[in-house]
Formats: sequence, structure tokens, C-alpha cells
Amino acid sequence: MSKSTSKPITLKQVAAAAGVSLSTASRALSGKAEAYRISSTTEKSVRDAAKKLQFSPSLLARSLRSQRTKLWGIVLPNIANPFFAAIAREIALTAEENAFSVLITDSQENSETEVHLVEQLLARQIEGLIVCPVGIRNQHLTKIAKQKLPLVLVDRGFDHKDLVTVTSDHRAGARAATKLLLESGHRTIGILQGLPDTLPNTERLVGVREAFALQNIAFDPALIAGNHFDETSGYQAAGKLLSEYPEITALFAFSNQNALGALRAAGELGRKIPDDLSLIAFDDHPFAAYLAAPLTSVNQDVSQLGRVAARLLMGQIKTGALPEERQHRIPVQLMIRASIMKIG
Amino acid sequence: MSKSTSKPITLKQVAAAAGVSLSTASRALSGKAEAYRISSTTEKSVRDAAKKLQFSPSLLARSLRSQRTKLWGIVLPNIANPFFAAIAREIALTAEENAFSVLITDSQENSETEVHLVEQLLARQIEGLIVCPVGIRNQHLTKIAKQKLPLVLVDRGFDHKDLVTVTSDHRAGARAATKLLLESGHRTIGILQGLPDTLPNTERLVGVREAFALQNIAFDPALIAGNHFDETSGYQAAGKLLSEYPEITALFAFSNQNALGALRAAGELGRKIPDDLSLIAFDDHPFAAYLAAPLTSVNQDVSQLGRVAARLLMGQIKTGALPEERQHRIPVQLMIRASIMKIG
DNA sequence: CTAATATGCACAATCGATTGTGCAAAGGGG
DNA sequence: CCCCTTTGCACAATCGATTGTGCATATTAG
Repeated sequence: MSKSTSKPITLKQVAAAAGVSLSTASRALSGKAEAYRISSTTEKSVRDAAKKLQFSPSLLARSLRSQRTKLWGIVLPNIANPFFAAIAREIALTAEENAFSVLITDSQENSETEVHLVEQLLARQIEGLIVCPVGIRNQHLTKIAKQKLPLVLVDRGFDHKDLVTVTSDHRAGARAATKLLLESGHRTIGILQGLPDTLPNTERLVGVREAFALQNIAFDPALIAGNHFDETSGYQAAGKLLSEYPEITALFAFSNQNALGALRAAGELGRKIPDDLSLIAFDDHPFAAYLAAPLTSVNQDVSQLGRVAARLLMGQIKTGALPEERQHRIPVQLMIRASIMKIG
Repeated sequence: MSKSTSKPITLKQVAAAAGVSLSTASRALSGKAEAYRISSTTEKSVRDAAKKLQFSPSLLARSLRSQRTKLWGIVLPNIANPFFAAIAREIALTAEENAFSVLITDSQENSETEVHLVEQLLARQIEGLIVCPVGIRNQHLTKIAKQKLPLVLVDRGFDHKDLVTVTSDHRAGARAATKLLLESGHRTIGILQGLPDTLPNTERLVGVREAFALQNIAFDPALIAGNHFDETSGYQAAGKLLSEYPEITALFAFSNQNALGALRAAGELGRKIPDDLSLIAFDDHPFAAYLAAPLTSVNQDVSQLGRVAARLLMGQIKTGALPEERQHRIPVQLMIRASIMKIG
């Protein structure tokens, strides 16, 4: 195979076919004929030769020379997760509109991997980078910002004046969800949290506390459990909370995966939703409405998240400057269904 | 920003810092010191200089020279779809293991876009390509195969002796699903199909017919409806079939999105699952078990699909030859839950 | 002590494009 | 008829690496 691979056509061959020099061929094809006084007959003969040979310029060579790769890099914790996949898609589509290609990578929620991937992307001379950081380390990101490489953090961020971030309004969403539970009469509410110390998790906890404070109700931190955004964490946390605190009447899951785990745990403990237990989740899901108990949830506008991130990146590349606003918050929306029961 | 961007360190600067020539620096860093008789002291001084300057070689330049980009291209119809996202992930992880990077693109189920994306990827001199073709056109793909560029088709394929494809065993899966319905006593079964004339859809229809034939039961093609793998198609097809043929006792949805639509349509028509209507779907889903009626489905091993595709690609790149077997079928698995009721 | 070999490294070509500059030939004015 | 301007294009450097070859100096053999 390698032997007989037909090498791609180069500009040299086109130039030879048209009987002109390399430089003339280049200029004829890149629309600079007039600026460099290439006659229209010559231009046409070059174009014809290029078409006949099916010439397609090597973006590699062009990038090397022009120092512009037309490449973006993306690092996400798990591209199979529909949430990140949706973000990736919006970025990919926006990139395509702007003639960029995207190197999409998966850090597997591992900080070392993330650092390594970022380095690898930089070695490929990407012109912009979008990262959803695992969150343990961030020097590699602030360093990039210092080097003035356009960078946008999405979903999770850091509080840093030079870091452009796009996140959902986790705080407002969690506040609204909690408020809904409180107004439905729930007082003992278990919180199934995700990865601690990540921005979404922290902000959501703040939102929960705010809602309690607004109603002058005491919040018991002992009712927080869980350590990941996945199904297992939700399952274990729900099981633990429901066993230790049977008086819990409602659970707030910080992800739909957590909610899934909660559903399983509740089922095993014989607690029916919503009759014996109310449930609300952060993150909506297409199937949420079709569950045994249609799930009330906080819907993140994931597409918007990706689109705004991509636009902010494109903006930095075009203007060469950081946007005025650094922290962008995308509004969330409460999807009220049937998994919450009024009590008391 | 663009002005003050600190340019990356080049090998030239490292060579200068170490007081050696470019070629020596290159050889010292690429482990060819011995082969080219670079003294170990010189080698060390180059390595030190490189480390001090934080030198990272330009993959762009290296690729141009070596004619090896270490790049893969992927074209999928919709990377936000969890099915394709899972495939993309396995490919990305396998690529990473082999020091490749992946350009992931989204054809939006549009054949023109697909052709364009493939061209764009080729212009970047990718070393391998994985495509899930929209299915309308295929000359661009056979052409690539003829040019000996490693290519693997995934999920959907063409019957062509030089095209390497990896798909689920759609036929066996559909046959098993249909058999289950027939054995449960169902005779009037509505088929909610996906995009017609795509390989998965066609093969699944074949599987359905085979199951009927095996039991010597006549199959009525009028009971096939739908034209896409999405929720809307499932909704409309189910609505149409259930209205026109109220005697239908079971639906076979060709995707979980189709099933979702069927769920909605059935709900609106007042038919409860599984009591008034049985339902089975192609494609499992994490939420399937938690639905009002836990959904029986045919589970595709999506990760395996992606992994096998990536390995076949890597194999072609390493050996420079096509694999012996061209058509790879990944087994599917029946997930029996509660959405089917025995009748008759 | 000289010739042959070994050692250590630099020079320069190359990958495929872009781009500043220079040199002919054609055209125009006096 | 000569000079000057314009037209039309080619030459060569460049981006940042890799790699074949050649030339010194050091070492060893005879």
C-alpha cells in the first residue's frame, strides 16, 4: 500500500503543466494575480492546469509558511458524554463555518492527561484552544493565556482575570431548583453532589444554600453526599443518605447521571417517586419526560454553551484581543414535570 | 495580542544555545546521536538547552518533511448523538495511544458536506480516515480507497471489495427482536424504520423479514413507516400506523429516538405500554431501564464498534495493507425488560 | 613517522507552499 | 530614435524540521 500510494499533486506540477514558475502559479491560484500583474491568460492556464490535475494545496506547507494552521484544539473530560458531545458539536460547526478544523481530545477526567493533551495540541500550533478543565491543575492554562494564545474555558472555569469562561448559571439554577423543593414543603433535602471543588459543583452548592437562606430555613451540610457526576456516585450517595436519614423527602441530583443512580437506589429501597420521594436533577435529558416519574430538572442550554465558547474563541482570533467580558453565564431553565410532590 | 505573542522556541535557537549546528541538535534530540556519532557531551548540552528553553518541536515542520502527519480524520453524521459520540471517543482514545491526533468533523447527515469535509481532511494530509457515510454518495470514498489511503467505514457501509467496514450485526439483531415479538404472540407488528436505503435500515428490514419467514408468518410491508432515525420520524410513523392499523399490538422502533417518538404518540393515543401496546427498540440507552415501561431493546456494542474501527485503521497504517477480512460485524445483545407483553 | 581509519560535527538539500525583489520585454512620450 | 515607465513573470529566501554527505581533527596501525 505505502509503495503504490499515489502522491498528491503539488503546486510544482501545476506550474510545470502550465509552463510557469512556482511563484506565478501560487499567485494565480490564490487570487493575487492582479496584485502581482499576472496576465489573465496566464492565470487561466494555471487554473486550468490545477483543475485538470485536481490540485489541492497542502495545508501543511501553507501553515508552515504562513504560521496559521487554521486549527482549533478542544480538550473535554469525556466526549462520549452527551453534554460534552453537544458542546463539541457546536464548536465543530462554528469552526467549519470559519474554515477551521478541530482537533478534539478526551482527557478522561484526568489532569495529567489534560496537561499532556494541551502540550500536544500546542505542538501542532493550534490557533485557539477550548478546554473544559478537569479542575485539579490550572497552571498550564494560565500559562497559555499569558502566551496570548486564544483560550476559552467552558462549563468549568477558574476565577482569573485573564481567563475567558463560559458556564451555565449553576448558582441560579440550583437556587431555583431548591426553591421549588422548599415551596413544595420539603425541608429535609438530600443533595447528590458531583465532583467536589469543581466550579459547577461549588456554585450549585452556593445556590442551594442561598435558596435555604432566602426562606430562612437552616441547611444541614450532612445531607450532602457524592463525589462524582456519574451514575455510581449518585447510586451510592442516594443509598447512603436514604439509609442514614430516612426522613429525607426529596433529593436534588447534581447531574442526570446522579439522578439515574438515585432512581436505582430508591427503587431498591422501595421508595416510589414521587409518592415516597421527590427528585429533581441538574441537566435535562431527552428521556427525562418519559421516565416512570417524568423527571423535573434544570435544563442547561448546552448548544448555547458551545456556540458562545466558539464565538468567543473566534473573536479573540480575529481581533487579537480578549473580550471585554471574561465570565459568560448562560441562563438555565427549570423543566417542571412530575417527580416532585407537594407535602406538609 | 497578536503582536506580543511570544513565538515558540525553534530548534535553531536550541542549536544556537548549545553552540552546535541545526543538524546536530536535531540528531541529539531525536535519539540518533549514536548513529551519527554525536558525542555524549554534545548530546547532553543540546538536551539541556532544549529543556531550559522548553523546546517543543513543530509537528507542522516535522510532518512536512517526513510526510507523516500523525493525523486521523473522522466524519460522523452528528457528533452530538451519543451513539456517534461513543464511537468518536473510542477512536480518539486509540489514536492517543498511538500518538495520533484526530480531526473530528460533523457532516450533519448531509452528503455534500461529507464530501467537502473529506476533501478538507485530505488537504491536511491525514494518514487515515474513518467515516460513517451519510450514504447518498460514495464515489469520494471508493476513490480514497483506490488511492490507498487507509479508510474504515463505521456503522454504515457499502458492499465494495476494497472498503473496510465495521457495523453491528443489524440483521441478527432485528431478527432476534422480531422473533421475540412473534414468540410473544404478536402478529401485527408495526415497523418504525429509520433512514431508508442506509445499510443499517436495510439490514434490519431483512432481519425482520427473516424472522417472519422462519416462523412461516406473512409479513405485511404496509406496516413499515418512518424515514429517519430521529424522534420526529418515530412520532409521526407511530401515529400514522396506530391510527391506520388499530389492530397493531407491537411496535419495533429502529432507533431509541424512534422509540421515544413512539412513546409520545402512544401516550397521546391513550395506549399504555406494555398493556395496550408492546414496544422494542434498536439501540439501548442508559435511561431505558428507568422508563415508565422499562424498554426492551437491542443493544449495540458501540464502544467495540469504535475500537475495532480504530484498530483496523491503525493496522492498515502500520502494515500498509488492507486487512484480510473487509466486513466486520459486531454482535448485538437483546436487553429484555418490561415493554413487551405476551398475548394470544 | 606516515598513511589509514575513526570520530565529531557542519553544510546544504528537502518537504510544499508564500512572498519580496529583480530583470527582461513591451509600450509610450519627447 | 532614445529613455522611461509599465507589464509580466522568474529567482530565491523563508517557515522549522530531517537527513545524506563531506570535511576536518584525532586516533591507531604499520
